This record gives sequence, C-alpha cells and structure tokens, in this order.
Amino acid sequence: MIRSTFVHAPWVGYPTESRLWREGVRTWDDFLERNPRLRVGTDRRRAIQQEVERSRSRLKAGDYRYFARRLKPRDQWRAIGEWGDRAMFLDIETTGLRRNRHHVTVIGLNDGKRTRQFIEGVDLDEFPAAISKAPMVVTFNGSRFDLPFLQGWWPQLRFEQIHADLLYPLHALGLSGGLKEIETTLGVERTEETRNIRGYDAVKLWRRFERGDEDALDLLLEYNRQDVENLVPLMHHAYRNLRARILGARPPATG
DNA sequence: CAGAGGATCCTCTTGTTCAG
DNA sequence: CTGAACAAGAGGATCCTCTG
Repeated sequence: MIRSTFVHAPWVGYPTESRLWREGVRTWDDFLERNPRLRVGTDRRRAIQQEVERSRSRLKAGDYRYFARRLKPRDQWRAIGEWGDRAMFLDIETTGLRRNRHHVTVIGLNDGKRTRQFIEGVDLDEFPAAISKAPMVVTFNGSRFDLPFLQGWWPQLRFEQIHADLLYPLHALGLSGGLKEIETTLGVERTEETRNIRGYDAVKLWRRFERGDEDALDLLLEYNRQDVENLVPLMHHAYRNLRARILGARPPATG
C-alpha cells in the first residue's frame, strides 16, 4: 500500500492520487514506466517524479524514518504492509488527560506476540530502550494522546518510527466512536473482569493501588493488556479492508 | 499569442472528536 | 473535565487547456 501512495509528493493531493489509481497507475513502478498525464507543468512534474524515485529507493533501503517524516499521521497506516509484522502495539494509562498536570502510570507494549508492561515506580524508565528499535508503532488515537503524552514525560525521547494510528483508517471504514465501541462492532472480545472498565476507571484503579490495594494494580494491568492486545486484530482488519476498498476497486467499465 | 475558464494546489478558520 | 489533529469550507494562487 505504501507503494501506491502519491499524496506525499508536492503538488499531489487526494483528488490527483485518486485519479491516478482510477487510471490504473497503482504503484510507483506504474508511474515511472507510464509517465501518466498530470495537470502540472514540467518543473512540478519533475519534482513529483523525483519524489516517486526517492520513495522507491528509500523503501528498498528499508528507511522507515523517511516515511515517518514524509507521511501525514492519517496516512501512515499505509505502511502496515511493509513494517506491520515488526510493529510495537502501544497503550498507556495515566492519572488524567492533561500532560502538564498528570503523569504516566502504566505502559503496555506488545510486539505482535507478547505483551510487556512498564509500571511507574518499578521499571517505567526501561520503556524508551524497549521501543527504540521498532520501525513502527501502532496505537488508537495515539497521535492526539499517547505519543504527545510520552513526549511530555520524556522530552528527550524521539519517536522516529512510523506511527499507524488506527483511529483514522477505522473511521474511514465507517467505524466511528472510541476503541471500545469499535471492538464491540467488530466482535473483538474482552475478559469478564475488564469488560466494564473504561478510561477514567484506570485513573481510579491507580489511586486505589497507591493507597495500598495490590488487587487494583492487577486489574489495571489486565485492563491495559486487553487494550493493547486488541489493537492487533484491529490493525489487520483496518489494513485488509481499506486496502481492498482503495486498490481492489475496479476502474469504470468501458462501453 | 492572449485571455477565459477550470482544476486543484496551499493556507487559514471553525467545529468535532477521542484519549485517561 | 484538556489538547491536538482531522474534516469541511472559503479564499488566493498557479498553471493547464481551449479558442480565436
């Protein structure tokens, strides 16, 4: 899907990209071979072509940082096909919504197979090293919450990986609402104990733990584990369906 | 060649939506 | 309960295509 992306080139917006797809220009290779008609002059065409060539070579070199910088947050999910199998799924719990006033309590990180959890006062500082080698981070609404919050917590931390925020592709598929609502729609299950817990309850569970209730921490960790592990099937659903919708669509029949 | 009309880029503003 | 990014829409700019 990243090989079909043109909107990161200058003077290419979503209408132009859609037109290219409709005309059968589905990949960078198609573009360079067929040199399709564009409603731009020679200078701009040259700039677009250079971006396509550069993208092709950056992908061949495995340079995920290039695409992390180049693609808008809402388009980064398109790289799931290339880096999704080495992605880290991420979800955080905090003491509230304001990153100046509140702080991180738990970070859940799943590598596609196993979940590791970092706890404030125990091993939270090991998180930056654990995420640093991943080419891709997957979240739900992480563009607006998780990543900025972590950035405020560790000002020196730089997220250089591609960030697939599943909120945008899922909404594009018509699945609106928050994570829990979308899970219900898609039939993604939760365990009995965590089924009725929501975001603000995580705040209260941490407070209970601070007052000495160890069971509250266990429940908070179980809730966080569910949140982060449910991102895995959501990612596959989002990518498979949106890719099919965009590239599987046949051009209009002639005649 | 010059001018009109059309397409679509970029930028700015406003309202909505999620996260704990 | 806050803050950030998107969507949608308007305005300005650029550059293509079509005519005569």
